[in-house]
Amino acid sequence: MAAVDLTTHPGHLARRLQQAHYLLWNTMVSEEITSPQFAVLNALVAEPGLDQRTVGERVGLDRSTIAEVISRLGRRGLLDKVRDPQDGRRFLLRLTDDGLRTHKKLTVRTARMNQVFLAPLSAEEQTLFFDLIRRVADAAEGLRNPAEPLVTQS
Amino acid sequence: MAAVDLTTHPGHLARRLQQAHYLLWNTMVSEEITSPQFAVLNALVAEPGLDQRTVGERVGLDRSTIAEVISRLGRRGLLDKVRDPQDGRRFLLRLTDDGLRTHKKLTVRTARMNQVFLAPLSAEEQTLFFDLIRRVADAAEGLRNPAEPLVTQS
DNA sequence: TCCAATTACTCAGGGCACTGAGTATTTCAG
DNA sequence: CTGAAATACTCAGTGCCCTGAGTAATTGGA
Repeated sequence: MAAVDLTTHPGHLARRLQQAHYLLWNTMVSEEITSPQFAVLNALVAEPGLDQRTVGERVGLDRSTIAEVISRLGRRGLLDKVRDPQDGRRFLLRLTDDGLRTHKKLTVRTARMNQVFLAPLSAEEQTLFFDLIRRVADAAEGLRNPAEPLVTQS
Repeated sequence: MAAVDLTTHPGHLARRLQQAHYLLWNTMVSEEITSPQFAVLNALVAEPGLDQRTVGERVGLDRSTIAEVISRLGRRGLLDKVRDPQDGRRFLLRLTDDGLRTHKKLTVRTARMNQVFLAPLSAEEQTLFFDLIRRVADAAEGLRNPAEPLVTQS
């Protein structure tokens, strides 16, 4: 009987939080466009003409996942993908008019959903919520990329 | 230029938090057993002989996902699955000796990982972290299951 | 100049997560 | 006692997420 209490395990809580979010997104925002897909649209609204890898970096998706997400958005006609004439390895990404319209529509709904999602917390608690999660996530990410040792001594 | 700041979107943060956790789990706990798989082992340590659906309920996994996870654990020989003689629809689940040993080993490593993961936060902040996430997740879950209206008036 | 490293992307493979539809078993109302 | 509803599980389909290995293009140093 050495069972552990999962409610004190951050990983378990993170998973449950994401599931809860997934559920709410599906009912309040869109059944077609997912949250990661919206993140990609958003990145391309901010910086049109980015390449695939950089978009992935902006929204936190690895090379394989971003390829899949972009392929889906392309199939739906929300973005265009053209070879960079300057660098034949890259694809430059740009939203279509439909993509822009979709982003605009979902931006409104997403804001509403975030309000509902965070409703159990007061304004100060919401700030804290963001801050705590961001600090934990950033720190763990930093463990992977050991902040490049600028100059190797000697 | 109506791009949005994703760092104030709880869904985006939740995803990043989970990715960070996934990374740390892989390096500090196990490359074989995943966090959801550990959750299932843990549930069966606490309550041996549970059926599949109930285990899913305990750890927060839907019927399809829990079936896959259990099938993997079965293939690895960490649990046994037998028809309930009392109810031919159910499978009763029980850890093997190997399953118990694995759970014990991972429990230690998981505790270490949680410490590292939460190291950026003070003790009070950690408590707050759990509390805030749990409240948000619980509330969103409650929206799905509308808390069964005990007695339908008239 | 040329070839070895780097870089952008693809592909295969494993795992998590959900929905909708289908099968078998049990339960329960008439 | 029987047939409709509920329940446990399976299966197919979609999408996210990661790693390791492979291909094509570019870059940079000898």
